[in-house]
Amino acid sequence: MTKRPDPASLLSDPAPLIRTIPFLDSAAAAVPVLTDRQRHDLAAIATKLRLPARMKLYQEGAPATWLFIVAEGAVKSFRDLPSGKRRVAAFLFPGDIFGLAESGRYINTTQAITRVTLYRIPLDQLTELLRRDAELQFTVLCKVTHELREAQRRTLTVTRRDAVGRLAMFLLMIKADLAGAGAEADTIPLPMSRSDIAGYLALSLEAVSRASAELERRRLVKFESRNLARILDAKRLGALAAAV
Amino acid sequence: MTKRPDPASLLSDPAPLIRTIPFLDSAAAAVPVLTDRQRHDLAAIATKLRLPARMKLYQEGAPATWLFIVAEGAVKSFRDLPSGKRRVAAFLFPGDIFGLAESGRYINTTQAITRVTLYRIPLDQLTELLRRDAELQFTVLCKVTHELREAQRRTLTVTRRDAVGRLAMFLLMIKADLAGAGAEADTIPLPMSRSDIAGYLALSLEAVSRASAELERRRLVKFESRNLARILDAKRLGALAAAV
DNA sequence: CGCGACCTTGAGCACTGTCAACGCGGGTGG
DNA sequence: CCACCCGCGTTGACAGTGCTCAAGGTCGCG
Repeated sequence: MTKRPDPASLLSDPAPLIRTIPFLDSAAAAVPVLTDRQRHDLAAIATKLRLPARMKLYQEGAPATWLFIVAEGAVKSFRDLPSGKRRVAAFLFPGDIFGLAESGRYINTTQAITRVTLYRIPLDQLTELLRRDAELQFTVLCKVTHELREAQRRTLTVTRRDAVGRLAMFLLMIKADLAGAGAEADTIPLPMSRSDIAGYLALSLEAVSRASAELERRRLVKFESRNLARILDAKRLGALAAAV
Repeated sequence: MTKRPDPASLLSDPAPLIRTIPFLDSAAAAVPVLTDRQRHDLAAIATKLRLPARMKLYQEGAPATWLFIVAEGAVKSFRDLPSGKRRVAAFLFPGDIFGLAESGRYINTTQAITRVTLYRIPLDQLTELLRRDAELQFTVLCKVTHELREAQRRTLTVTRRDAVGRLAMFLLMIKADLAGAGAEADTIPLPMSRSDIAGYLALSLEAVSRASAELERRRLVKFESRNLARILDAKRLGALAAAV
């Protein structure tokens, strides 16, 4: 089930280990890229895992000992609220990092949506590595900063009042996340269930369903199946998403 | 208006330059603290600013050249949406960093709420410094990771359906943010306007007003003045906030 | 083929948004 | 010292939107 990955494979296309995104990102700043040496160092402490769909990776509140990086597949990160509702914090795709913790414990529960391949890195060893290699750490800093921007964008999505608009933004977000990951340009894979989407958008299951129907009625999107959407009118869909 | 701060003052209580928070935060990881050397390096490139209330610090979309750190006062970070609504991304208090950018441009507009004292650091010099000093960078990484956690918590606040609950969470959040910053234990300073709060909570101005009235009616909170709230029943207020 | 999980559709209700009018309070100028 | 004014906040009525509860439909897998 687990084995050491060889260094070279750690950052090979089409699933780079860390998608490099400029940090605070003055135009002048060069985009950080992992060197061979860094890939080697990471590979030395990482374990490659292949796990089946629906497997829980860790539970909210469990001691946080590892950081994970998605290589293939999709993962969801969520929390169950006292009210019984489930809030999905994020959907994670190849290149995404997860394992956010506080006071030594994981904040969310994470679960594989599809069959997944992951890199699992012990936090203590990673910490030590980052303290030694400022360049590598800078790459991670860029990554986390990017997550922060995403989180702000998500807040924007979720604070919209209309379900259709939220769903439109969600579809375009997933499309952007999966760009180049083996999907056609106007096609959006939706590995997660409607109820997961509802949890992410803070809508009821029914509202997501109705919003999907509405998008089809307006001929903006066609839902080919439960797990695949096709964009029919990218321009108007984009306009709807932008009309916050 | 601007002058070089002396190194020692950069990280003196009660307004530490960077509030140190454990990163991915395995219980074992030591809490990063700035060394004298690091304070000195930062002070060498930082400029101390004192600015009046209501001053805009930068506009959304402007080229991002500086990072800011709040030393005294309160700042708001917001965006105006096409619909005319204004979404407040964050309120920033002493110890908070701001200046989040993407593709070399600031994402939000920021404006002083009260009179403020800030440290302004050129991004290119900071970047260079971080690349040299892994320990310092680690502190920043912890800080950004903390912001990420906060962003997730905020999403939780904003996705609640009831205005009273959102306001309760907001009050406790501000209280936590300002803990130890010269406020009594059961007292919450609210330097921002109702309309700013509305923008943060994604509620209408009126809803915030009604929710405040409701909190008073239930005798959970007393609004001493427009800018000061007093907690009357911390236990029940906490229960309300937790009942997401 | 049949079961079960997931999804869709419908009716009534609760909540906030919107529009509009009123109240308060600090600052200004006569 | 007082009257005025304007920004900010409060309160009320009504409409819009999603949530809840309930029933029926569809797809995939054993």
